[in-house]
Amino acid sequence: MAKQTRVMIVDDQAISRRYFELTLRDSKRYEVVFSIESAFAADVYLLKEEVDLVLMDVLMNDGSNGLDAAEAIKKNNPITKIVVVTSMPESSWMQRAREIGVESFWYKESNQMEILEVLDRTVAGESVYPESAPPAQLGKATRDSFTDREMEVLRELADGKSNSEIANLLWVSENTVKSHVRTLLQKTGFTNRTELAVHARVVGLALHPKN
Amino acid sequence: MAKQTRVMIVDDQAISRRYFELTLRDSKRYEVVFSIESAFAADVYLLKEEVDLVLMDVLMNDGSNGLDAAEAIKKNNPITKIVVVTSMPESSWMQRAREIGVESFWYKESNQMEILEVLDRTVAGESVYPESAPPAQLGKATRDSFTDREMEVLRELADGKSNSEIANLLWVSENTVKSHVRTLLQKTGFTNRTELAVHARVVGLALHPKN
DNA sequence: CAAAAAATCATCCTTTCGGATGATATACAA
DNA sequence: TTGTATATCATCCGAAAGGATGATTTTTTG
Repeated sequence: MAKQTRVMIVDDQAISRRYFELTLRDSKRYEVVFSIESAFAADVYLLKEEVDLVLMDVLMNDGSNGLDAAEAIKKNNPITKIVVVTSMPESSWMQRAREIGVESFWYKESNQMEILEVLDRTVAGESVYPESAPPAQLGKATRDSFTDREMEVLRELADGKSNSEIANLLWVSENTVKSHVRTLLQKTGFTNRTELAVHARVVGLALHPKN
Repeated sequence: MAKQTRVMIVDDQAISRRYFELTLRDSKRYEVVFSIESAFAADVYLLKEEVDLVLMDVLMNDGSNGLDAAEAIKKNNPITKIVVVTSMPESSWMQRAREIGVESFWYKESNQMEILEVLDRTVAGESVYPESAPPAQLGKATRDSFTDREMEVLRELADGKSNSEIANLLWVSENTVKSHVRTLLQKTGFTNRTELAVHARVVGLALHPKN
């Protein structure tokens, strides 16, 4: 028999963990070496045992976040493949997963066959994302429409900061911030910063990359 | 044997539904008459069969919402008891559940014994909520700190509306709106409306009652 | 390298927001 | 009945935000 793929499962819901464990075990192709309920120390486990693939939920109710954990893992173990699953597929999460280098992103509710197919294809070197990943949209604009600096300004603005506060944070003049804010308003089509802030949060464009 | 309690389960996750079904069946005290994956038509099912208790998840990924469904159910079937469960206990949801008249609110991750205890106590006429339901807080203030009118203004403000827009919507002068906004800022301790809007959304105080 | 895009800053001007203060009318409770 | 809270509106003022326009300097990219 071919070598089994060694898997770590990270999910705060015991039911889901059991479901995944059974699904993988049944297939004979996978061996579950860890099954943990928080993403906080996820990357530490990887030091103890060799893990080929991590199956990870996005939202843990202890506040830990599968995408943050994935980022940490990718930093030290770029070879380890990661499959992120979620019950609430938000385009912004997929986007962030892509940026981090997460191999695959799929729906948690999928049946056993579908889950296994995603894992198999990932092990085979594919990257599996839902085709119809709608781009996170903000008013008339897409995330891609914004420059890095504009995103930085947007994130602070979406915390309710004033122009002068943002200027201090980013070490630029208030005029520069106003300039960026104006561009953001133009690109999105909104008419005031509050609208911008609220919508940025709704579509998940307000998340600070470091968190 | 005493009459079994007839239960309807509403949860979009097949895994959870199976888990609940097994848990209830094992106890012998409950009979699952419906087990459905969306809250959209939940109240319709109640017409077909007699249901004593509804066990309902809050967030469905088809966009339906357990609390909205609970409200609809309570309107036509006030005798039917409702237990809402969620993986992400947000104080604002508990608050809304209380307002709607949902009997009990508990964590979805609970083990079988705990779930059954909540159901048993609910059937016995108790109302079970997590003791430590922290009140939705906005800055320095609690929801109770706001008057009805202030909440109306807050909800519009949290959509990104300007003072004049809110004035038109609520049929008052802009001066009046400014007055309310000033009070809101004072009560919360925030310094600008964007902060207010963002935090109102985070703690779920921005939800329009009709939805 | 040359062109294009991004980031920086400025000035001028108008609108909106937010703070201070006070007035009036109404409803509710002690 | 007499406060107390709420809702309404006003005026005055300074601060912040937003629109228009243009300039300079990096950075990126073909």
